Amino acid sequence: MTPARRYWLVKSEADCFSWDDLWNAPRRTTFWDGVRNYQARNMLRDQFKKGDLVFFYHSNADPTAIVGVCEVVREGYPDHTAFDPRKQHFDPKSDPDKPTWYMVDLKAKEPFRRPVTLAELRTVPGLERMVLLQKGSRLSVQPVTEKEWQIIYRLGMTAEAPRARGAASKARSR
DNA sequence: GCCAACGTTGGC
DNA sequence: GCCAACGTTGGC
Repeated sequence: MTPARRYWLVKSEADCFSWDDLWNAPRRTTFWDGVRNYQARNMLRDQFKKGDLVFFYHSNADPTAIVGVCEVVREGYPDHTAFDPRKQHFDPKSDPDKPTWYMVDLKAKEPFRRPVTLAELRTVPGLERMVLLQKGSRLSVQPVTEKEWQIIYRLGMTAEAPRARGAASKARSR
């Protein structure tokens, strides 16, 4: 029996590598390099499987939000950018014969119809335990449960964002 | 720009 | 093995 598909979330700084960058990349595919955290590395190396689905999250953005869905198209392999001194994420301690860091290939699959913001996620019942929402959570690669996935996917594919109370009053007061 | 929280490093 | 110092992440 083939194992069940799993769900993930990856973060990217929007002004560094955005959803649009991925969408416009050749074959809408990129290698997800630069992860330099062991917990995240382990997931990329050992648990990401072809066909798994991945939320694409913009951090350091306005607003911070989940903006689309990607698919894993290549499973964990050594992150060669760690071997290149000219690369930003160069790590002299990673040995090509025994690589420290791993990456996967991700392909953009479907943009959300609207960004689902961090602020909104915090208000949604059923997401209380989501890794992204835990205090101090900074993992750039995270597991997402199937339940969480379904809730968030539905929000992303619903055109209208629920009107936040603050936003409504601000719009009126202009 | 600020700062809380986190992970890593290195002295002991 | 402890823990202080440091660098980084990332929301605000």
